[in-house]
Amino acid sequence: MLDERTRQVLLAVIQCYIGAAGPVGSRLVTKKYSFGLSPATIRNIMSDLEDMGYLRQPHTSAGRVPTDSGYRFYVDSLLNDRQQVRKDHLAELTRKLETLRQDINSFLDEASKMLSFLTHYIGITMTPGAGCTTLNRIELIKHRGDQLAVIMFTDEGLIKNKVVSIDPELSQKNLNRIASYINSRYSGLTLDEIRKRVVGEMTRESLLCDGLIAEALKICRNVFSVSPGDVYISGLSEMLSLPDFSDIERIRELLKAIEDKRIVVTLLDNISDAEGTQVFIGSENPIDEMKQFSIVAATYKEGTRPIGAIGIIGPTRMNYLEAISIVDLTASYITRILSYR
Amino acid sequence: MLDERTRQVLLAVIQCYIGAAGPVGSRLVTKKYSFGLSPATIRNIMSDLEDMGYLRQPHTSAGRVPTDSGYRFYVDSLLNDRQQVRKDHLAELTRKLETLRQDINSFLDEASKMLSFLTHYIGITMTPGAGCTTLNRIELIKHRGDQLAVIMFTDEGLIKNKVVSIDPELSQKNLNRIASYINSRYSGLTLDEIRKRVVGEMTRESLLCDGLIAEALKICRNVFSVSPGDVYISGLSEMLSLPDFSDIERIRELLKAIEDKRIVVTLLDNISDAEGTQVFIGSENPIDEMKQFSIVAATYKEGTRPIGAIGIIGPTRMNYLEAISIVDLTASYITRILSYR
DNA sequence: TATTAGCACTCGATGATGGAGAGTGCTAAA
DNA sequence: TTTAGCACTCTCCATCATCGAGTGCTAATA
Repeated sequence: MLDERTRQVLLAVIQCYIGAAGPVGSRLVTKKYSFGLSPATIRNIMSDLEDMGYLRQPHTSAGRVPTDSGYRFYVDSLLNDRQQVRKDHLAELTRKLETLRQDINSFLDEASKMLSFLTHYIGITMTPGAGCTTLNRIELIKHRGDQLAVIMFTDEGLIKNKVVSIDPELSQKNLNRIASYINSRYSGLTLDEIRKRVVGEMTRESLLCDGLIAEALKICRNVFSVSPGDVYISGLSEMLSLPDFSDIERIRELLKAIEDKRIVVTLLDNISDAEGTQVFIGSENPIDEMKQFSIVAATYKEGTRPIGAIGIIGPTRMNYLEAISIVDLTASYITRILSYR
Repeated sequence: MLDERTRQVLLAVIQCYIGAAGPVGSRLVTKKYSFGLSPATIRNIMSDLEDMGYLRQPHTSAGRVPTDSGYRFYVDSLLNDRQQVRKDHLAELTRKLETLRQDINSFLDEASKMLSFLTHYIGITMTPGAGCTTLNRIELIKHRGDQLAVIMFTDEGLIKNKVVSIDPELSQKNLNRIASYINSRYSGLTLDEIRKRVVGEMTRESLLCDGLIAEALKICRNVFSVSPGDVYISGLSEMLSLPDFSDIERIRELLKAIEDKRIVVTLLDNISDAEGTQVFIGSENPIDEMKQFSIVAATYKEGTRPIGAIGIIGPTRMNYLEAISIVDLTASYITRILSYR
């Protein structure tokens, strides 16, 4: 549908814009790329591209700026040439990541810092959500008074703890019974599934009036309540150095959204099902507050099952090629790390 | 040293400025406060105050603006009238906080959000640092393969876990022995003390060549390594709505400092020893990147011993009266909550 | 027919100009 | 000692002209 030459011009304009942050004019294109065409011809082509909705003019007689669909076209052609993506940065990235062999939380924390460091955008990483985390087993340890420490081991190697209040009369022996009851019943299920089951069983089992089972369910209800999973965000200050954020209002909007980690979680949960790297450009973005930004995100996997997500948030004028490579590599690196353990 | 009338004028100017964010002129002062003096007289007094370094003029024939010493004077006189502080907000604050009865981490998370919500500045809370956290006991649970989960219970009611790699041959029985060895030896000490001891004993005990003790020390070295404590920061977007931050550069500086949680930790560690609420105004600030801002911070206690710190970061043009009240109340509320458990 | 050179036109950015207004400092009178 | 009066200073804002980058259109060209 798009003439090859026209296509090349579009890509050139977008690349110029990504590089220079200002509207790009016909002359600049002829200078930086040798199409063997005069500015006038380029102008005509650019005018066509504007009609097609890939470019727009901030005002008459400024250069052109890509629209969201323009970026989309650009990104799609990048994704078609997968070999372009991936090959740079490989060395630097793995060198950095190799040094990090810690528990998954600090690892993801570091990973988000690295994402932002390499891209200069905001780096986000997330631990596996309740939908992807399968319970291996729990241990119950009495803390003091009415406080019970619940230690949760998951198949993904996460360890979480939670404190719940219980009847202080419960002995450690009974707690052990409760633990093995819970383990036998729920081990192997995702935390989400467990939560749903518990809710269901609460009503039924309470009729049985078995004290311990009732107690067990009460504990479960607390422990497996909806919990968002940890999110690591870095690079806010990096972002601010970009010329794209001269006015404060946009940043404020974004910060407001990011500070509410639940928003970030839903954002990344959205993509957790999908394979591979996904790109949301400006208005394509599922979250209203981020319709001025672009997101590049990917999932990391346990074996072949996607369990968590990472990504970056940047301006729509983003270096997509680099961003996609870096996110992609980081995600597969995390996958690899997880498989070692 | 300062004439009472002069003092009153200074306080009036500062209050005006805090309210209106613009340089305040002599006429405005006579209008808002009834000193029974004409603008001309006020002008003379303000000129004196400028000579004394409490006020300054952004340029000839603008109004006056408080200097850091001016704010300092203001804050000191606030702190002398303690009854002024504290009495407002009490109702709202406790109502909000009463609803929060969770583990200390989520509690502190919420507390930081509330600090920023109430003050419109950046709210910061911190879990007790390694110097203030005393070990109650640890439990060692084999996870899988060479991974050991170390669950740490502290006297303050914190529960932390950490994963360390161990010799996969170690049986749970031996792990239990190691745990009780560690508990008997280190329980009641702060994590910092333990870390230091372990380092010392590493060299000596290794000569003894008791396999289990060596193993125990190895685990301890990992578990009690310097770890910063968790920091909760909120209200970045709140801050951006203030008129004080029209230029982006200051914010970027601040964000950069805040993103490095270690900086925040050292900041709050500084004040952890001191009693009561502390105020750092602009250049008084220990951290370079924050010399444009003011900090109001207080410690919360376990019994009478300060164990952690909370605070807010705002512009030097801060509503100190309100800020001090809120920080003060929140800190003592946290202290109270801790004593319940 | 497609491309190009030439040209008039548009519009933002930049900088100079000139009140208006707020606030000061100084002087002289109360 | 305080105050009224006044000249002065400096920022802010709107206006205006200029400059330049870039366009769209038309006519010439390959």
